Amino acid sequence: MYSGEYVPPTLTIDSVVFQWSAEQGLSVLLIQRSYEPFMGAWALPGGYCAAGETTRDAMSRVLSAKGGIDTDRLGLVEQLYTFDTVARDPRGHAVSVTYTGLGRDLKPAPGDTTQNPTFWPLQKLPDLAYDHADILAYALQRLRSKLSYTNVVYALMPPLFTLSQLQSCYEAIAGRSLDKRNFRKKILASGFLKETEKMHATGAHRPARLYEFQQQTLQTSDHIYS
Amino acid sequence: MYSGEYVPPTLTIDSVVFQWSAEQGLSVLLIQRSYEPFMGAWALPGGYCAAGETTRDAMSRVLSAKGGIDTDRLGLVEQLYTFDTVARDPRGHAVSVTYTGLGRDLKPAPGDTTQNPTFWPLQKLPDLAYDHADILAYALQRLRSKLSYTNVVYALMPPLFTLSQLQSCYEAIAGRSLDKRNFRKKILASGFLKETEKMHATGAHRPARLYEFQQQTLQTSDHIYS
DNA sequence: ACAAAAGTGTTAAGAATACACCCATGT
DNA sequence: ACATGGGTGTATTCTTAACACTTTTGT
Repeated sequence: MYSGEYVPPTLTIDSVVFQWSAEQGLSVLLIQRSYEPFMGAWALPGGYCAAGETTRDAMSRVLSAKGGIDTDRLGLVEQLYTFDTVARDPRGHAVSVTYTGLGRDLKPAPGDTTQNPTFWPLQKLPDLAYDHADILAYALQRLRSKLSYTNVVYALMPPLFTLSQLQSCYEAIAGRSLDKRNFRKKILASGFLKETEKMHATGAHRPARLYEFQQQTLQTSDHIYS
Repeated sequence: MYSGEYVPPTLTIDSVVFQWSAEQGLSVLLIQRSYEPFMGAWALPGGYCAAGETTRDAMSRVLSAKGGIDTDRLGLVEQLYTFDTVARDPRGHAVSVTYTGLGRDLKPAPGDTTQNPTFWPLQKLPDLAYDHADILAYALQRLRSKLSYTNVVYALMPPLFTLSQLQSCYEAIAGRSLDKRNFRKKILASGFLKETEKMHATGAHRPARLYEFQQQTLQTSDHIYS
């Protein structure tokens, strides 16, 4: 019935890339828009998805071009949700497929259109363009819930880490503090971790044992923390 | 950079509409395709989403036109996932936004293109066109997991029901049997239900008390069954 | 009286929570 | 020796799981 005169809506992608570090806690990649609409405002890196390109491929391309991040560096990329957003283009409504990406030690190269790609700590975010604050809130909520029954954090942690570092990553995402002894019991019982022989000596105190993840892919388990 | 020559991909929607009844258990709405590709094969009701129409609106329109179901009759409609599917149209790849719908006592009107909309019990499904078997499996998995921490079943149950009926709905979706006494304890403790004064007398045995849901909207809780 | 589904409690095992001190190191 | 973060165990409470008989009705 549509054949012939069918006109599809504009299709876009937006990406929510999180990173965690001991210094900054959880942060998210934003770019500063260099043209209208919302010129000058901060936004999630996003762009058009054209015919012949999967949304996943478009996400990689856009993230690299505008966000200065190579998706191969991300430990996990997952589709988040599809928003029938406010028009990105004044001519009509746009449909945006959103993705979440998780990584570590990411250093955004300057975007090809000089849009200042920068990781912003979640604590001190600027106002965001479009409905991007909603998208970000939704991404964070999903990340939180996955935290409690999967090994998602593998994508945020360095290859070797101490249990204290891991706990503070959990705390940053969960948004509350966890009991040290109970956390260790459960995380070790989950089977996600492998103890190594290496130790991490830093500062004037007992060195900490280093652990690694058994798998660098998403695994499900029973609840890890309460 | 795309302005001017930007050509968006084809955008489609597909819907997975579930219904539950004591006789059939859980069933899903399928239509029989009356033209190529996959002519004669069974498929989820789906169709194009055109510029200016939200995917949610397209879902309603298509479900009504091809599936013979009025979305107002559904107790819950939720976006499921967006698939970069196999081309629906030989000319290029298509992006399909999928929705899950839940209802009860649904009687599909004949589709406007005589596509036999029919509810099929999940036990005896035909082969499905495209990647629709994957979409259905994913929808079922999501429904299952929501079962355990939300009141989703409100959308599948009649306004008044016995605890035994509710339990068999849970069992149909969970795919296993549950202990009667433990089920009753937990479901009553969840606070989702309201006891009524009415009784349901049927057959040569003790009549059962009728219950109703407190809310006809999605609510979250702790785990309901184990 | 019997067949058929409704309804009802208790016990044991396991999971979650709360909580405080010693250990190894650098300065 | 002291300051700092690393590391460890137990008791209590709550949750889950397993399990069988009595009640009410229609025929």
